[in-house]
Amino acid sequence: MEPLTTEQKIIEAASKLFSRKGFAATKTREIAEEAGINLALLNYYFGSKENLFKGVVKEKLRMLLEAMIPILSDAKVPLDQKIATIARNYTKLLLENEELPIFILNEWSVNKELFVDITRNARLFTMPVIQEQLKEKGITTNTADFIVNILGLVMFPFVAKPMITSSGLVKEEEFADFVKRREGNIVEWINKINA
Amino acid sequence: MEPLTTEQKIIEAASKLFSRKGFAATKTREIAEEAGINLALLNYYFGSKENLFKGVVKEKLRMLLEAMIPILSDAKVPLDQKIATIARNYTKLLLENEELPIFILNEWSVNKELFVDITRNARLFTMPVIQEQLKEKGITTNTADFIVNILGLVMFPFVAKPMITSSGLVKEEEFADFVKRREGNIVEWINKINA
DNA sequence: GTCTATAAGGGGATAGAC
DNA sequence: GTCTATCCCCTTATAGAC
Repeated sequence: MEPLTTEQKIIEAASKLFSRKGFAATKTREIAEEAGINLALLNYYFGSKENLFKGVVKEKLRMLLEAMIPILSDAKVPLDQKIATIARNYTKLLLENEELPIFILNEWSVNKELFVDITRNARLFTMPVIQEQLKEKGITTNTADFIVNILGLVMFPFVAKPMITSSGLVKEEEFADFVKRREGNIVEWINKINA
Repeated sequence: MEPLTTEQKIIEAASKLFSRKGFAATKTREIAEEAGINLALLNYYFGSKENLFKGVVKEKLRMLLEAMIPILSDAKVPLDQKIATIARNYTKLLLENEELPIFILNEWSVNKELFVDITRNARLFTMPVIQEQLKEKGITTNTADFIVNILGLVMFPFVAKPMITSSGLVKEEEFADFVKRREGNIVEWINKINA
């Protein structure tokens, strides 16, 4: 258990605050305070607020995509197992990082230029693999719907959490159980949709 | 076709900019310029940036909820028709206001206090009605899942649009057709899930 | 590498003339 | 109701001592 370096302390503080409040609402002074370091050090290590933000976004986006891309694009993994694994990965990841999807999707929506940079040269989804696997099983659902349905069923509860809880649909303290129960149902739901 | 009043011009400009960029990233000077009015008038009419923002959020939230609450809570409307109507309402509304759900859900996540105010005294969903209707039809899916599934299947494509299009999953110019095709499938999908 | 001090400008808000 | 001019705080960023 090494103590964190100054650079790591800044990254962690920035990651936490940017995720919660977005770029514009987060002040460099807050990041410095949260990290327990001096404001000048932030610029010493990262040059600018924007540069630090890009680093955070890149890392968060990586987390979000790694729970999905390698699995979807592996032709050796059968469809059922893909669905189950993605549901499991995301439920775990998002329970530990509840703001992750709304943060990334919102920043992507607000600041598209930033993501052009980051996702350039990176084909995010490997559609051909899924397309082939759907065809093999005689499923007529198109590929985009197949993927969007899985992601929607798994991620949407986290994206809409404030609405879901404050409406009384699911109580805040039952939310974790709610999404874990859903995780167990996703494969079945998706298979029924595709039947 | 009356010309817009100054107040309306400010509201429209604010609505557009807040929706696209969020509260913190939107400058009052930009709003004034977009509205073609003087900065001082913004404060003359609305008192403060925050107050103007609250007005915009209230209106956007109303749009989002009105496409759902009255239909869900009407015991005379059968389940199938509820699903179809909500799918139709949202697909139309969100095609005309693509940033609406990500804007509201993000601001709700970032600024919960604001929404406590707005949603106080407003039970958003009337779960008992749905619960009863599900029971009548012998469906065992729980109420929260039923509602979250519908909203996820309908709204998620809009929330995740930047990711979906920039990944090549759906081309930008085909996005409208993509969600319209989904609209036609939602009732069937939800019924299969609940079977 | 880390600090203090401060520059430089952006931002919301208002006073007061018209 | 609408404008110009301005206040004043807050923010990012940097210079320079240690």
